[in-house]
Amino acid sequence: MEIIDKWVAEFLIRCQHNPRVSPTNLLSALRFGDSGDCLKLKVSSVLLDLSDSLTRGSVDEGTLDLLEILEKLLLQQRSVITESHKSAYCWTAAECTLRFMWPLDPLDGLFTDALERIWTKRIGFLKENGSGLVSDELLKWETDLKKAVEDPEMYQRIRESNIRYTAISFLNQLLKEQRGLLGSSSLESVAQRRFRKRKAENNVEGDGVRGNEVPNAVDESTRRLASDNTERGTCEGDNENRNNRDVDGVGCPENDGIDKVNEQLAAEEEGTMGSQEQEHESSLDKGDKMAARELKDYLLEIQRQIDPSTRQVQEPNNAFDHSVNVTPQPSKVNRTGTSGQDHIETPDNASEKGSSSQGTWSGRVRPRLSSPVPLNVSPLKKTNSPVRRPKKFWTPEEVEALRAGVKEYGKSWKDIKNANPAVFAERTEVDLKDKWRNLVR
DNA sequence: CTAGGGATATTT
DNA sequence: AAATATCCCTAG
Repeated sequence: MEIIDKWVAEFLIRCQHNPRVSPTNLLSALRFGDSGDCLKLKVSSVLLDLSDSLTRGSVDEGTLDLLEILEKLLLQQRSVITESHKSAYCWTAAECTLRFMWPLDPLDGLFTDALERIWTKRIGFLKENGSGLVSDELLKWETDLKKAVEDPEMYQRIRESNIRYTAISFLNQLLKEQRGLLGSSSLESVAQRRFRKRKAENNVEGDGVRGNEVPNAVDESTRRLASDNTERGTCEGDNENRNNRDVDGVGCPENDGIDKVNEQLAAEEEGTMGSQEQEHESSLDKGDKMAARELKDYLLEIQRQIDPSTRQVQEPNNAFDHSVNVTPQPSKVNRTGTSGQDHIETPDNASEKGSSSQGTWSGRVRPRLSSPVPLNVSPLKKTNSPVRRPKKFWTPEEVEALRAGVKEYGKSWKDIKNANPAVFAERTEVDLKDKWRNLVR
């Protein structure tokens, strides 16, 4: 469940320009922990806050707060503090002071108060904690501004300079950089993996043991999406704006370039192990987008369910999707009693149980919430699918991280994975355990 | 969730 | 055929 929470949160956060969602509120409401995923989410939300305040045109002490929070998060992530981050902080701080320099005389207005508040207290605090945001540039500004109290010439010069422009430039640069570092959303990553998996399945395509009738809703929707894209378009009404904007990719719209690069890198990394995927590389891009869009549609659907104001007249699709819910159907899943393999848990199964044990409901159609669509999206969880996950050899980086992890946490594979979610993104806890078993043999 | 046994694919 | 690496299943 928590995973779904994270995904939805990430989706909402990355789906920008949605005025109903305030990222920080969303995150605090969900009360996420401090694992890597969550850190990434928090960073995304801070970035969104930052860009929101930029679009509102406000560069103020709230911006300083955000930059400080961002630094903390990045440190927790063990990322480095970039120059643009430092510069953005420095020039924002200067801008915050500058706005109190409207009187001709430095001692007239609130200038000295601002100096005290921003430079002595706030930045003094940063210094005490050895913050990476305290740059030479910042110190230079501090001496200049403090000098300006007594030096009218200096005061005038600063007073007439256009600090705001520089601050905004650096802030924008920072945003761009950090969004690039965030890379593709986990939604996109999963979409990519799903696509590859499907590709692999199609290649094997003997259809093998595909006996289970459980319709994978997501697959279903892909096919629909692929075939009658146009029809779907008709029911999007006033959602159209948002959807159009989003079609470019799940991530941040302005960042296509960097995201592309990251995808490329990810793909290359994949390629060193996957080898046979190389030949599909060209079609992969298109397929990825398709899969990503498919997942996004699904989440938009969820959002519509949650928020009635965005709900559309969607009957054709709904009828298709949920017909199962209203008319109790005879369960056509005949368990082949071979082994303990039948944890197929269909909704049908549930209704069967209901009707047999509760005679009191006779004749009445019990109202039901739409049954949860099996969201079989995490490729690392057990899949029920006859297809084995493709073998992927361990990279030296992964092995190193595993060694370090065992040293730090012992054999708590889960902790090790959580401590390094980026490296172990494609490994389950069991994989870690298995690998360790190999290593010590 | 972890440990351990086993399946599968590849290499020796 | 044996050894090895990875992935999967399941008991506790």
